[in-house]
Amino acid sequence: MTAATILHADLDAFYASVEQRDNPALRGRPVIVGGGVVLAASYEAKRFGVRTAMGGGRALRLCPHAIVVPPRMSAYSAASKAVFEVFRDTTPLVEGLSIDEAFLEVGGLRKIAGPPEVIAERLRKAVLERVGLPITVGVARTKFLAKVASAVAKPDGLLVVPPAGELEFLHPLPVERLWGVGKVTSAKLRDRGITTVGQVAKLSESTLTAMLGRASGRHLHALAHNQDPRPVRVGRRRRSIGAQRALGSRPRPAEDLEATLAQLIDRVAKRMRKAKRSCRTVVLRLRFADFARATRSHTLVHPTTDTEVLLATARTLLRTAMPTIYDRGCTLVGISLTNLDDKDALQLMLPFDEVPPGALDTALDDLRDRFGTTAVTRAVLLGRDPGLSVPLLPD
DNA sequence: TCTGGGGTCCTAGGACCC
DNA sequence: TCTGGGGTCCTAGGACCC
Repeated sequence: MTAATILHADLDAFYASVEQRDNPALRGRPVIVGGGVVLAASYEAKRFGVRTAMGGGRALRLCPHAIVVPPRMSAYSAASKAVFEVFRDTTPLVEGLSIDEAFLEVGGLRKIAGPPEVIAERLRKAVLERVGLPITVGVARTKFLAKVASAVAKPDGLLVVPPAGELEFLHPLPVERLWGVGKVTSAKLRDRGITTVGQVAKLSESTLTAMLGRASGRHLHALAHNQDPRPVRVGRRRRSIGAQRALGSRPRPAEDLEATLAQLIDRVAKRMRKAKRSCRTVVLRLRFADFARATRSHTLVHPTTDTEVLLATARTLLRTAMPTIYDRGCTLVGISLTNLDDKDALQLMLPFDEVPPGALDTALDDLRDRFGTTAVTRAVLLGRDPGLSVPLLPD
């Protein structure tokens, strides 16, 4: 049997810990980061039942003496960077999962750095000394078990699941510990009297897929049988970039929505260009007063990085969705850019409603001047109507 | 109890092509 | 004139995660 060589490292109550680190007056006291909604709660606050994503009002009723602080995203992202440096000093095989957790493969380091449990303990110490934050590490043979182990060991802990003790560890756990089991799936399982991972393991794959759909069924069947062959992967690329804004419950005039949309597009377009990516699909997300959601998307013929093109596309999507908004009152607007790729799409905007004769040739000449004749391999005319495009050069 | 902001992946139907 | 099977892409919605 192979050894347990995957670490799952997970910072404890990340945002709240950063606040306690930076302000000694908060140490040892219940801290809530966020306002309307709890973004993070210190363990002192969690003891009173405060949870992430809980409404602020309810959180304060549970824990009236909690100290509420506004989020400082730049401090958290700096802390995250520092912690990931410690990760990469430990092993080159780091797969980040979010701002505060990662998988580390340490199997090849035994001779130079010792066995995984020793590396894990050293990692915890290094994060505390170099960044000043508590971190929990789970060690196991698979990603899934390592993640479960760190969840069980929280806070400020270390737990190794030895290969010989995997099923003993796994099967008594509640089904909610399985990756991919949320509210809906757990309710479906509990309706049938299934509350532990061990009980899931007794069901056939066909029973599970009939209950939960093909992918979920297979996934859960595999996890419950302790099958998780996924390796730690380095350098996974983001598949979408997005931003959203809640607007409150008051109905908004259309101009407000358009203005918010323009700000969102500007933000995501800048982030996309900074990441040296382009996109082909724009997704508009809306939420309504009754918390129902809707999405509208449009895929362009060619990738773009141009704010104007993205904004024109988003505006068209918004106008298409308008009747729905007026009927129901829109409380959130969001934009996602997907279908990301790396190609540089360079666009020249011609600010004419009707393109005058000769303007296109001039624009093409301009592109050739700036980038050299051979650099211009494709040119298209994009209309204001998203999706309308006419090739000017043969592809 | 009243719900933020950032993501990932899956499903299902329809259009279109061979 | 009526017709199969397989594949890809797009759109919309939904579950889930931190």
